[in-house]
Amino acid sequence: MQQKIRMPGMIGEDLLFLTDDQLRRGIEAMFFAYRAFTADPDLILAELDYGRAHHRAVHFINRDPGLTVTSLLAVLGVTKQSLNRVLRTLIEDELVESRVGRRDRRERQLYLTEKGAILERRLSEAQRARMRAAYRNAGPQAVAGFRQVLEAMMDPETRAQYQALKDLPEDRKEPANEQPRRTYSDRR
Amino acid sequence: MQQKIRMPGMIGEDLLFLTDDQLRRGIEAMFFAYRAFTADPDLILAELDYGRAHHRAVHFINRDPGLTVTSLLAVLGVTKQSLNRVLRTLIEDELVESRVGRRDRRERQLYLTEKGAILERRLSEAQRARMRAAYRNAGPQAVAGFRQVLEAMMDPETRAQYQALKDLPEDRKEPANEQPRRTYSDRR
DNA sequence: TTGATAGGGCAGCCTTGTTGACTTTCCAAG
DNA sequence: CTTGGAAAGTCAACAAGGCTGCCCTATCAA
Repeated sequence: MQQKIRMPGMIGEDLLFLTDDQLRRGIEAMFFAYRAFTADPDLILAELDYGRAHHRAVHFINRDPGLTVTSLLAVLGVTKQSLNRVLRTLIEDELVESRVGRRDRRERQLYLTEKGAILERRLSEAQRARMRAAYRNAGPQAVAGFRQVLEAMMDPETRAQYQALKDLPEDRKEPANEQPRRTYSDRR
Repeated sequence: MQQKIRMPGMIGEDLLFLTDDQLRRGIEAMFFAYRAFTADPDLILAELDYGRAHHRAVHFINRDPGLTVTSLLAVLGVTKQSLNRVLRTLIEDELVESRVGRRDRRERQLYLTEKGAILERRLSEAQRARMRAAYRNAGPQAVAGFRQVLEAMMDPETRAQYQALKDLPEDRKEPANEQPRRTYSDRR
């Protein structure tokens, strides 16, 4: 069950980083850091009467424009109703546009409007600024370790999602598993 | 404002880890990892009709038995009213005991009961198991980097708190800033 | 034509956060 | 011994954002 262990010079001598106390420190670090991590966007969101849920939606729509409601649901891990409430306000406020799917007209493809993109940049720049400072402070090696531990902490399915999303941004490709493009001889 | 930068062989050549894309990856890693991080305790809590707020309270009371409501408030970063609601149910359910402060009888010092300690162990063991697996998987060097980045991400005051809490557990010392113990000739 | 799927709407519930106003307890200083 | 103020707690009201359950429409695929 445990994945292959590949630790340089560690034949049982140096397992001190696995003590309960070290783990507790890591747990508390996660708690405090996550609070800081969300603090800056939260300030901006509050003044606009949005919440974290809006931020998350906007983030992932920006990262993968044209994704469907169902995909977004899967990424966020919430219920349709929960997401819908958020999405409705974003669409009403003209931050997000919902277009009928090309491939399947039942689907809705989500895009940021220019207004939405502006908010997204404002939010993500605030968040990135903190992350950038932390990265710079800790250095590239630490950053690699940081990412490694976070990935190892994810559920396998989430990790797969996370890794798959890695290289999307360039040209918004069709999902790999797409049907061979039927000649949709649709009426209407 | 930026702390002294000490990065080995980096004279502007290798700043690629600071690109917006790398930062975005880090941001998403935080989001997904935090969700996993809370998932295991959440399952246990749900079956007992508690929430994350209860977990956090129990965690910090366990880590620093006898701390006052005000200190706990400061650590958790929520309002008195919010914490109170949670604390009340924990006390009613006899997981937490609230004793009148020795130093200042207005204060309430918080302790886990045996029942509370059992729940705490159950929750934290679930959380530690995941953390342990991630740590083991990533190795000690990565863990060091992980902690470094998380610390760098915290607000300075939070970081100070976090670091101060480091070595408490052993002998539950009086707060360093305590008054020189007046002979409290109290009636009653 | 029909069953399954994508999306959305509505109702209602819960937890956990918030403010604001108020009381009680009780220490410490005048 | 009185009193100001800190610590703790209470009540009321509200909001965000989770959840479930149920129902409806549009659309696709067989």
